[in-house]
Amino acid sequence: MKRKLSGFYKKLYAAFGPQGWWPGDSPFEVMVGAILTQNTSWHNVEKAIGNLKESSVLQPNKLLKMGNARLARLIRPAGYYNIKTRWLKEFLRFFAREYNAKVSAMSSVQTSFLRGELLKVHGIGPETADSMLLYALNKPVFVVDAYTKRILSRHGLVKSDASYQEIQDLFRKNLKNSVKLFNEYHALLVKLGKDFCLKNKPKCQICPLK
DNA sequence: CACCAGGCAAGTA
DNA sequence: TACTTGCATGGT
Repeated sequence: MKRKLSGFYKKLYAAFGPQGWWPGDSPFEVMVGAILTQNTSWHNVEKAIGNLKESSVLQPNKLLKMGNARLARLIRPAGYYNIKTRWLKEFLRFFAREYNAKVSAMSSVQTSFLRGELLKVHGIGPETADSMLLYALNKPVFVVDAYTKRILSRHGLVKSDASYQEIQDLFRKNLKNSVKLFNEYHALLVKLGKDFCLKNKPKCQICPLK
């Protein structure tokens, strides 16, 4: 399994090169983006974040003080704008209450504990929490998403009903726990998923992993 | 027109 | 526990 997983990575990297995730000017922006991108194309999230920047409100205090109606209007392009407004505020309240809205304070907390705290926040599930940990705070945590499950399942590395934890453990146990590696690997799986491993096309003859 | 996107929570049985 | 549904815009 170790050879298999590192072999996949080498093939993906050779096929697609570095992906440059996560685009964003600051860790805070990455965390906001992690919530906005839930089941939503990144393209649409960029529009929403662009609106926040254009209005100069992409800061914890400003977003917290803003009325829900205005925030919802600004993030509208990201879809689910009403529920994401509430979830964003849930996270912002947590961030302000526990860490004084400081990334440095949040980042100094032990990773597994912080992950548990994030999962208690309404609107933050495993993928969003892990995306924040890896891409905003540079913690060596593997992000599992729908593409990861589909690709690993189709290549016979996990059962089709494997849980999030099961898949995450597979990467943790069989790869060097490296932020750089986890960062690039997840992004490459998404790239492969978009280009070759689509939902409706179970068979792929030109998959770079073959 | 149908389908999907860098998920999550709540409801039902 | 295991399934289903609501949330919503915008690109292909």
